Amino acid sequence: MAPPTPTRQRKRGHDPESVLAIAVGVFNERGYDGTSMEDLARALGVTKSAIYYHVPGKEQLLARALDRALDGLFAVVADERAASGPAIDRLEWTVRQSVRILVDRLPYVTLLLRVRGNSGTEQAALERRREFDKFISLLVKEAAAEGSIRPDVDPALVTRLLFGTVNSITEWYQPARGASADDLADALLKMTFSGLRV
Amino acid sequence: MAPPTPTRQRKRGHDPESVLAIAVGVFNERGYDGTSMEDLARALGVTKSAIYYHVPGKEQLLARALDRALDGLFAVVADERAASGPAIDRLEWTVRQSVRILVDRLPYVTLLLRVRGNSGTEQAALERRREFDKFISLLVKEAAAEGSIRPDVDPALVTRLLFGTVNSITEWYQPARGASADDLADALLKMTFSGLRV
DNA sequence: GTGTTTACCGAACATTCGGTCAGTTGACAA
DNA sequence: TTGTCAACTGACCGAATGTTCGGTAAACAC
Repeated sequence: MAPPTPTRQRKRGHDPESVLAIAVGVFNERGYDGTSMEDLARALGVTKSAIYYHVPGKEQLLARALDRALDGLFAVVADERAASGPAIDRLEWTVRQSVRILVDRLPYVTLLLRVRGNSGTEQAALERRREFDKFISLLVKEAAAEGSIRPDVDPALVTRLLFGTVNSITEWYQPARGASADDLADALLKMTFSGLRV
Repeated sequence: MAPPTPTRQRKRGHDPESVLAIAVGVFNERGYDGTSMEDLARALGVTKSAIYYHVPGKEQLLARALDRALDGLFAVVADERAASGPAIDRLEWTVRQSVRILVDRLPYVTLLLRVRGNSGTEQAALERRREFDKFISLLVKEAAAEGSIRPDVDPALVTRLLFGTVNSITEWYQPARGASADDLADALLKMTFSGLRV
């Protein structure tokens, strides 16, 4: 068996994982298209060419980041708790878990939500994201059919507004100074499910 | 020779306004940084260099678009109806008007909400936007102080969630197929003020 | 008809882009 | 001491970028 943890001192420098983490940070600051490999190199403290020792290229960096976000979201909808019980409860659970993924993988999901389909990589990500949205849309429709959601608003609109609210978290949430994922989900569910007005 | 168009064309070609409108459309499709002047030229049906006859450059195009969005939003908070009466009513009115601006100037606001501060132009826009956010934040705080908003959620969080929902409209709203601005505002206010749950 | 203006084209500009490659460094094994 | 090799540098490439400029066809003014 391979030794679980090599206790030897590792050589200094980066690996594909640390390159990805730092790159995604810069992508989110400047936007993917607004980020040059020079920008990444500066953030990593190495030369441009050193990046290609760890990673095949810029677009691969994007692809890996997007997969990390999408894998998290699909793990939510694949869970059994999103598939059994009253639709309104499944919806609430799914919203709560989505918020958790959003917070846990904040930079990756942030990047995902800004993708516009400029390349094959981006289009593939958009396609997977649409699949996720379809699942949510179905959940809301079921909750409406069960009579658990106010009938005077179109379920399709509810879906967009509800997950618009969830996704907007990436625009302002700061993990250091902010609330926890559960605090966030609590506040969001109180507002959207019960309403702000006393 | 093909017969020339019998109608006397008063003015053929583009002007700064039509260039801006089309450019903003492309910016929103591909992202500002992802859009080249070639892309714009293709969308306009002219050569790259022709654009510079109507407009000083790419960044000026962005600046004009962002101003159009920000001017609309500031017109809302400058209105007297956002300054007098119970805070909860002023908040509701402001949300409704913001949705209206968002729909009326959809492409411009969409562009604004994606700005990351990569240039002086973008930083100036972000600064103005922060000023707008400050006004909203104050409104929510007043409504909370008046006891019109549920006390178990931090007003700062409410501000972000509420306008996160409003701003998310730019991510999915399609004026052709969708509801009107008032329909949107109705649905949004029902969800956030009264809650989805029956 | 003549001159002016409007709206554009095509060719070039300097710069930046993502990416390649031969070579260098320094820690470690033998 | 020598050799290995992961990790990196620096010089470079062709393509693409935003922008400039000299020229020009057509519409308009006289």
